[in-house]
Amino acid sequence: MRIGELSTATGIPVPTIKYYLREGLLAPGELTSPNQASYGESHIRRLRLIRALVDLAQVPVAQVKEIVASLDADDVPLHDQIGRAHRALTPARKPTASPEARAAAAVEVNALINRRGWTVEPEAPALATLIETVAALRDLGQDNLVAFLDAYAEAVDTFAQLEVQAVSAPTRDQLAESVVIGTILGETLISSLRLLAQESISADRWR
Amino acid sequence: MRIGELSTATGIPVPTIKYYLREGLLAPGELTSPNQASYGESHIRRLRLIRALVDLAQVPVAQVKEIVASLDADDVPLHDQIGRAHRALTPARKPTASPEARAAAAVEVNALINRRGWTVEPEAPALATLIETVAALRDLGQDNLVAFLDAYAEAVDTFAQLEVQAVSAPTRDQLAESVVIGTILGETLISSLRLLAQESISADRWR
DNA sequence: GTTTATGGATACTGATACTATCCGTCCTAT
DNA sequence: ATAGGACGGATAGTATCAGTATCCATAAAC
Repeated sequence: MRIGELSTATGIPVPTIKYYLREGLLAPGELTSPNQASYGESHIRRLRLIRALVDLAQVPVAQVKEIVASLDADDVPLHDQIGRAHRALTPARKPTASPEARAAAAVEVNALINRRGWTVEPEAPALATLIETVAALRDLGQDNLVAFLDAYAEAVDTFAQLEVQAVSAPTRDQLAESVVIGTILGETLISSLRLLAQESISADRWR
Repeated sequence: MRIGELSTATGIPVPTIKYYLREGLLAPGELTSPNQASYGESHIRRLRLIRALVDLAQVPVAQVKEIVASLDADDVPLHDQIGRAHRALTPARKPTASPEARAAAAVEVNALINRRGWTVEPEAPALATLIETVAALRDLGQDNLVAFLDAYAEAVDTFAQLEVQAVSAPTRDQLAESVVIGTILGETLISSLRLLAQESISADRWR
């Protein structure tokens, strides 16, 4: 398959595919001659994944690159592979909250993790985001929401359990891909479902 | 309070505050003379909100503008106000999935909404995103995740119920603000909690 | 054997989120 | 009263991101 066919097969313009190749999101095709390459089924799959991440989940291209790199690095334990994808997924955020609120939030979040019995390494980027968010909520005067942290954690555990159940791929490669897709598109799924549920409740309650 | 004090009070550079003023994210100060203005406590609050949305929740400035506009438009029913904020929150996404997958997903999603008994207007942007996501998951061969849609919806209902309980503001203005903050920062909260839960389960399972 | 497509490189574009500069005015300390 | 800085408002410049466009020499298709 040449690049033009790859383009019509996926609906992605040729210059964009070239761009993804340049950026290292997509592996180069197999060279059949010094300036001619051929692409396979795997390239179509990969492009579909890239588009879902970029267009649907709005993941920046640089992070998509990290994510696909983590998928291709299957010579490490699966947990490490997933951890790497997770790290690529959590963007660096500028600190927002006041230092005092952040310090208090850190204590609070760590207590929550202990209550839950979660195994979390202290450098997990999601941990920093969580602390920052709790601190920001306090700064914004939304303590009532923070009071439900435990309930949130409980519900979130439900998701994570579900997702582990949902993952049942025959090969290691497909397993890793499933986990990554589930993590990312799962979030889009949850967020749109939540918006829908909120609208419904809001309609019932305030209209 | 002059703009310099507003800047030191919030930690936001003066040029950035001027930029937010230009973009209409922040109401102009009260003019004390033709070229001198004074800002109040409400401006500090608003700037804190803007920074939480922009830096923490990574909402684009144009959407933050819509959101704060919806907060200030308190002359309509609360449900409409929330709906407007919701619309500002759901970015337009390029269609990703194949038309067939999308049509099938639409049927599936509508059935889910009926089973749940949700009140959802057909033009809700979150509905389009949900359909697109389900379709993309099918296209990516992740049917096993889609099979858990009902369980997801169930868990998400839990969130939405919690959030409605959590909202208990004395005034209508603060209520609307609470709902918006809860909707947006709640998502950051859920997403980082979910990542943490996943890492924990992944550590227990695959390490 | 001419037109079209391709791989690879480089340049350009439009959008976003600020920063920087300028100007005339105003307040403030001396 | 005046010098010096801050202010508001406007305009221009910058960095990053995600592509697009163009060019070239070669290869493929008709």
